[in-house]
Order: sequence, then structure tokens, then C-alpha cells
Amino acid sequence: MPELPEVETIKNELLPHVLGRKITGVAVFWDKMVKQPTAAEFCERVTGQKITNLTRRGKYLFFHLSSGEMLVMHMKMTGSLLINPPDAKFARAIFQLDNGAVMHFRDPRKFGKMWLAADESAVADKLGPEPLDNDFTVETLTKILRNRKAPVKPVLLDQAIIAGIGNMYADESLYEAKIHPVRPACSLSEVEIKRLYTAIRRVLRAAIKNKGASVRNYIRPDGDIGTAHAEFRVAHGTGKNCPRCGTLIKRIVVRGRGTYLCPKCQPEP
DNA sequence: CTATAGACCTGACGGC
DNA sequence: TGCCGTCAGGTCTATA
Repeated sequence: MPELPEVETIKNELLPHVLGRKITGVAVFWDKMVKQPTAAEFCERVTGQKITNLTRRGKYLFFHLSSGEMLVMHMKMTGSLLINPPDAKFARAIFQLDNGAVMHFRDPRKFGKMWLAADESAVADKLGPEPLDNDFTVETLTKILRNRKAPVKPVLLDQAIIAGIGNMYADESLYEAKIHPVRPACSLSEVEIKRLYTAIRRVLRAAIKNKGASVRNYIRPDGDIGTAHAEFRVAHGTGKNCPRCGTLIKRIVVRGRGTYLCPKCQPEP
């Protein structure tokens, strides 16, 4: 499932293929994936535009168009963007580029979305800080957690509080910081907040280095998989043992989300 | 305000 | 083999 490291990888690897390219045609096969305007108008307005930049904010991708408009995309859970794939399986939209290449928006479950916006602020303004930015400090995280009674995991998953963390990386970060996911956010000690801060940044950076985690449907633009999941220590770890203490990894449900943890390293509150 | 439930979708997987 | 139920989880919307 594309989270920050996966979307960052898609952006990085797509950039050389799309930067400066003109979109010569667009076909949409699942109209509901276009939030605005209508699918037909979307195709019309995008066709002929040059892609002047490609950026990421949280789990969103922004194709900067020469018209000044922004083409926004979200992969949701099973979306991927592929350059010249071998087939059109699950292709919900296809973009033709002026160098003859094609970009497929592949999405088995049809949750992915794209739309046109005047700029990125409508999306970006609703998001919390980027956890890998320089101005995201221990103090930032301390303020975020201080007054919230909610379990710490859902706080990490709330895009309006911190942008880009999803289910897998929340579990990995909490494991590394030795914090149980249902601990009230405000109950974390100074030392634990410091550990969580370091863990979030290390886990996300390592995953970007490994080009994302291909646990399910995530594929890189060239069709290769990412390898970040090889370093997962609890996420999707049913039947595995904790690499620190050997205890069997446990699966619980927190606010409706499958959650993996080591019951010994992450003691229940 | 928070907190929870449902909706959106379909492939994969387990049980029989 | 094949049918059926359940699960997966990002985000938006509706309801308590």
C-alpha cells in the first residue's frame, strides 16, 4: 500500500520519464476515479499540457501542468503508475506522452483518485507536517502528542496531524520505539517521544532507500518491486518472531486497523 | 470537538 | 475443483 516512502519512490522514478513531456492524449476507463471536473472534461483539459514538475506531499502526487493547473493523484491502497507496462491489466487510465511512452494508472481495487486543482494548497493545507522535513523536530512531535488522549497509533495515521505515515510504517515505528500502539498519545514520556521521533525518521528513510515495500500491490513505475518489506520486523509479521526477543509477533485490531506488535517489547499500558 | 461506523472496490485466501 | 465468506486498509462522509 503506497505510503510516504512508496509515493516518494514513484515520484523519484517517474520524474525522468515525465519531466518536460507533453501529454498528447488521455483515456479514462473508470470515470469515478476522476473527482473533478468530469472525466471527459478532465481528458480534454489535460491533453496538450506539458508536465513542468512532479512533486509529493504526504501520500499525494502533484503533476504541475504548463497551464498552471495541478493534476493531483492519490494511489489509495492498490494504485500504481507504470511506464510502458507489458499489458494493460487493471489500467484505469492511460496517458500518452510526446516521446511515445505511455503511463498507466493501474489500480485493481479502483480506490485511486485523480483530479484537477488550481494549485496544491487545497490538498496541502489540510495535511500535517512532513515527517522527514528539517523543521519536523522532537518538539514538533512532542506538541502533537502532548494533548491527545487517543491511542498513539491512530494519531500517527491521521494525515491532518502528520502527513504520509500509513499502517505499515506506524507499526514499524512503534515497534522500533518499543511503544504499544494503544498507549494514549499524551502518556508517552520524554524519552519515549524521542525514541518514536528517531524511529519514524529512520524507518521512513530506510524504506525510501529500499524503494518502498511491495507487500501487496505496490509496483514501481518500471515494474520492479520495492524491497523495504524485507526489513519489516513486525508489519504483516503473522507467524514470525520478534527479532529482538524471539517472542511471537501478535496481531490486534486498533480502531479497525490490523496492528502488529511484539507483546514483550511493547508492553500493554 | 472526538469517536466510531460505513462506503468505496476486488483479489487473495481459508474452510469445507 | 469450486463456492462462499472474510479480510485488506486510505480517506471521505455520516452519525452518535
